[in-house]
Amino acid sequence: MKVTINDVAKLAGVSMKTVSRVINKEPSVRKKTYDQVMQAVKELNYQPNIAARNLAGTSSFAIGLVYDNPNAYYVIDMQNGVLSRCRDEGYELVIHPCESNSENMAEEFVTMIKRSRLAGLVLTPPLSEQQAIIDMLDELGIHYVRLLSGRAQEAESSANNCIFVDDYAAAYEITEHLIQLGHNKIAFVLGDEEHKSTAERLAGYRDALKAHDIKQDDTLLYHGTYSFESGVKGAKALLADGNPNQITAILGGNDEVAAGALFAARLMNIEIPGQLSISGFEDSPFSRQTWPKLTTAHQANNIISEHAARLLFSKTRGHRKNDKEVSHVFTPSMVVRESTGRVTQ
Amino acid sequence: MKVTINDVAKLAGVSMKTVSRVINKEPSVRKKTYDQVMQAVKELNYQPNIAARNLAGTSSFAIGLVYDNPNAYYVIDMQNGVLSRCRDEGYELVIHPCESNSENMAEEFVTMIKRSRLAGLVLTPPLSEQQAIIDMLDELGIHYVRLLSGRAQEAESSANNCIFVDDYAAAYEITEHLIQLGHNKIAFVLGDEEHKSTAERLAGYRDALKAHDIKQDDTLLYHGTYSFESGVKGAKALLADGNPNQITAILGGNDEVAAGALFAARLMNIEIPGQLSISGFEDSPFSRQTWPKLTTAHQANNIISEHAARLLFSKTRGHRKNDKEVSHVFTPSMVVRESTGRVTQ
DNA sequence: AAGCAATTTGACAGCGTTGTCATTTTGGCA
DNA sequence: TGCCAAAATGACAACGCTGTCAAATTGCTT
Repeated sequence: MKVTINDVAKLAGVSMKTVSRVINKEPSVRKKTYDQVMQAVKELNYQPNIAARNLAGTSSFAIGLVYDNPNAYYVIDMQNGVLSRCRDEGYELVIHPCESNSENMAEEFVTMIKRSRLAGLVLTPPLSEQQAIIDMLDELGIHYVRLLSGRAQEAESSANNCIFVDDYAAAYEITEHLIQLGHNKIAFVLGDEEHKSTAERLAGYRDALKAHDIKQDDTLLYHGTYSFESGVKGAKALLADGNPNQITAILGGNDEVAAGALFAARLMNIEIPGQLSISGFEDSPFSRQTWPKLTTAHQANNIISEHAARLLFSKTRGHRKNDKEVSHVFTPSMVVRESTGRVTQ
Repeated sequence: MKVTINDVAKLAGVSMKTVSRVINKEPSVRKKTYDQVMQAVKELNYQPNIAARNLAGTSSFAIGLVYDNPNAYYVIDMQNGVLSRCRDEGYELVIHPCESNSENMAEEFVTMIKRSRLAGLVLTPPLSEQQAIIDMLDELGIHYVRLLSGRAQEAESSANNCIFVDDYAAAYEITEHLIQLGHNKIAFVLGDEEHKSTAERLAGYRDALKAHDIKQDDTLLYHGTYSFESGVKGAKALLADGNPNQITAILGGNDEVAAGALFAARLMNIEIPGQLSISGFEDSPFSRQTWPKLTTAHQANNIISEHAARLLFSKTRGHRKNDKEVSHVFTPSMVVRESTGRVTQ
């Protein structure tokens, strides 16, 4: 019933240590030996015991995914991306949702790391942006990869453990798309202030306006959060009193915000996109389930997170030279659907 | 830096084994000794090493959550419920998304269990309903708890490792709600045929109609899946050609389906709830983000899954007699929002 | 105060793997 | 052929905890 490394060793006629070498893809095992061992592994359907490996080895066979994000679609995508890499590598994934502003977060964090002796961590925003956390991890000597909002040039000068999503470029593109449709009163319902993505997206928006000589008007900015409710509130606020600013388009901080704006527009009997264009950000399944479907910027979270895991593993394990360079910047690309249209007057 | 059980033992002036007893809440430790040990644990901020516990102990300190469900909200709720229990108990959670109809699912399944030596499993539908899986687990001697769709009376006669959600009752209630609003041409866009919840919800719907002497009409049934797209298709099919059946209400198999139906209605310029009532099922955040907001049946997935974990632990560990009875049936309760209204003609 | 069962504690050997370091084998070269 | 460095393999002791079983302590009872 229970097959140990010892059984395999006996069957293959080698020592346990050699089997261990094969399992761990260590170099300096003769091809012939390797084959013998693999043969035995298959024959016995041997599965290495993770607990024993964790205990005996220097680093454990588990990585953690840390997030503080209410967006279920985002989280699931992240999980699945990391998970698929973990399966390939024979690692376990320990998920760690948390609240970044809670008192004992840091403590819980350390508890988890100590308990599981994690080989590394994938940090998602906004936690990946908190210097205090980064410092703590450095101090503890924990490997980690950060998912961050940032631009291509930033990526080059950055430490080698970051994955960037170029929100700036994406926001620029979306804004330009709206401008090309004839909009010049474009409002923006921003996400959480403390998220770097909020600043990046705002910067992209601003620069696009500037590039097209459209005057900036901060009364068109609504400072909200990355939530549906915030989208509703923001749109209501912006369009209140008969839309004094003559807004013709609203950029949502993300798809949920955009959906919220859509909801508000409906309440106010505003036609989308006839009277008002709305765009999202992220391309979560969400954006295909609103009416009308959202124009948005596609961000492949599952692929991004898979890359993050890949990068983490490349630092963690035997530093195999073949997968040397891992790409570090992802730029969301625009998806035009039905929520944006040419401006009419 | 690294605190072991041995350090604690020394500080507390007892043996390692005694510390172990305290950590594991085993009985027969004198109060005084217990306090001493706990004191030392705190002082050193000792965290038991999971890998070592797993390796040395009979059962491991990790449970698995298995799901095959495209609904992100559902999955996240499940995870969080189970996770909160795991944290309390000092267990790890291994998440295992899978595809129940894939070839090598069973194999992957076993691999995972062997690798991690899981203490137990929480199975969600539709996997929890597959006899082949149950048999396999029984054979392997794995503890598990099943989340199932079923009625109160069923729960009593069932094995002691199931948590039931009374979809029948919920569907009955929703249907009755619609009937009381004057509807008698109530269509139903059903979920996946192989999910037991689909049959249960249909039965509830049927019995409610019967109880109110409304004739059953199977042309009002659309056999779909639990997806948004299915809701769109279903509603389109049901209402095609000028709504020959004079449908005044549509029951969605779940919230996504209902949202899809809503979407289709909008495409067809049908007013909700003026010309058509639509109801959902599950009360995912989703149902508050459609327009209009969905009437639905609230199903507290995070609480349900927490109970499942609780039940699993009660079978796994020291069978503490104090948390003897765990409730086994959850009945979703209706939440009336804006997508259902009185019938008008 | 002695005797005894019940309770509490401890010593020690594993759990299944990997790290260390010693030993054997290999293949190239004189 | 013999020698030697390099490559491949193996023996054995950890890793940090728990299970087993034996020893010590407790608190009754007589």
